[in-house]
Amino acid sequence: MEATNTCADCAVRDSALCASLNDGELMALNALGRRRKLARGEVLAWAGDDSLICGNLISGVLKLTASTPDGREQIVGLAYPADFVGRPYAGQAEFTVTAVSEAELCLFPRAPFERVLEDHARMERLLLQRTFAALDEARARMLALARLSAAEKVTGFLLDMADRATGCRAMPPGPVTFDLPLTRGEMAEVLGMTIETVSRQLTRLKSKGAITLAGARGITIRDRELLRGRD
Amino acid sequence: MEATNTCADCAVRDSALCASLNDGELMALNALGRRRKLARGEVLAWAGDDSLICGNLISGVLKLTASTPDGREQIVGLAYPADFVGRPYAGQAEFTVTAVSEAELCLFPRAPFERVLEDHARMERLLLQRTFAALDEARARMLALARLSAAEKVTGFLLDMADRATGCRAMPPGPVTFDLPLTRGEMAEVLGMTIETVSRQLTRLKSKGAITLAGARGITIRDRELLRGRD
DNA sequence: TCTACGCTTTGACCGCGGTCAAAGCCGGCC
DNA sequence: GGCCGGCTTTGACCGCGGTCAAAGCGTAGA
Repeated sequence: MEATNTCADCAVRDSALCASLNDGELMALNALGRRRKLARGEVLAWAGDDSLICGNLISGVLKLTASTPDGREQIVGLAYPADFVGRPYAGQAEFTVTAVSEAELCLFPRAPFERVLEDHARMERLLLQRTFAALDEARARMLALARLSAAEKVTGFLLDMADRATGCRAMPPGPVTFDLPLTRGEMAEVLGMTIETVSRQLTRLKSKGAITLAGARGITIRDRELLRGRD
Repeated sequence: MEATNTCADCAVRDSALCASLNDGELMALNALGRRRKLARGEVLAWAGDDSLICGNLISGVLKLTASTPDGREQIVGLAYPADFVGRPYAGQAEFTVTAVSEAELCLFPRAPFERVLEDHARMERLLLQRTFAALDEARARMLALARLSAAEKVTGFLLDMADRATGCRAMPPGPVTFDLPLTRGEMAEVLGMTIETVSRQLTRLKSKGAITLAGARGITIRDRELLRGRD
């Protein structure tokens, strides 16, 4: 049990920010961090609360949500294993972080983590690069949210999920089967639409023969060209 | 003329990234940089081109636009004086950068600038903080694009612009008059709507008495409460 | 001062996607 | 195995905001 709490056997040791540290440095960071498990739906941090923690996601999927005062919500980011979570250098968190599946994290108190950052230029540079990448992604999704039709949003989302499910490689030409990590409602929250429209679009793609659905989560991309087809 | 090309009298010397450098370091950076003036509508960098330059905006306003293959466009970011522009650590630029007004920049070739960043931890940290702030802003705008009504988008935008025009301070309670830096078309590109809808919303706010319009650019926020009013 | 061009406003119309409602499906738990 | 609750699907309807079209303005340049 204790053994699973060290960096040595950490599943994301070589892909998270920590990859920039040698074993000695990792020891020091390890002393600072603690593991935390989140159940599905559990909230890690609320928007508006003090930004007290940050860390690396080890397993599971998290969502970052923004909301209006009257309760409308939008998922503004998803975090996957090895992703960095949190907001260094901020007083308050701007977004709520919630577990979309059971998840495990390696968390650090924000202030000492910032100090580690100062002492480890390579780690800070890696974080800068990741933050730039996240910014590019957020901006690309601004285009999608504002200008794509419901059909385009859903097909784009499915293609993205398939990319991730197949290890982010160029997808093989054949059919791809995987489980969606999100419910219909969460897909709607990501895409800026309603549950009903997401469902209708999926039904349309299914009857077109581009995909097949298996239960609430399972999906097979049958024909990528058909999926992309503008009709 | 030459004199205006040095950092000593730079208008954003103390508010841009350079504020983290002492005079000596600034000299070195100065040797790397060159000034460039952009006319209204001129493009600094095209999406898809190699990411070759970055720099600081000295005066004017720039827009960052994303577009779909079939030509739909969305402004995903605006840059104001002292803002950093460009994308270090990226091979290709993801977005097109265009001058919205006449603008002046201090530009650096990307590769040597990255090396300066490596040698100046404080500047790198400042850039990290700015990038986090930009990410927060982009995500907040994702909520707005996806979930706000046309009326809410326009009033929010006007309030943002008024904040900026009055020096980002808490606005005085009285009326505020200023010039919008964007055309109706650009406002529509920012808000993810059409020119016509932007115009109709402004007309509605005018007839409600919340604002007055003077020419294409001039605007007065008369009654902030009325402006915010949900009706 | 007049002209011309580009931006803005206004109007009429329509379709996409949201809303409201109800039925269906599936998985978990007793 | 059966029941229950939550997620999903489907249907009917409607309104917001987009589209297409034309008229108004304002500014710049001759």
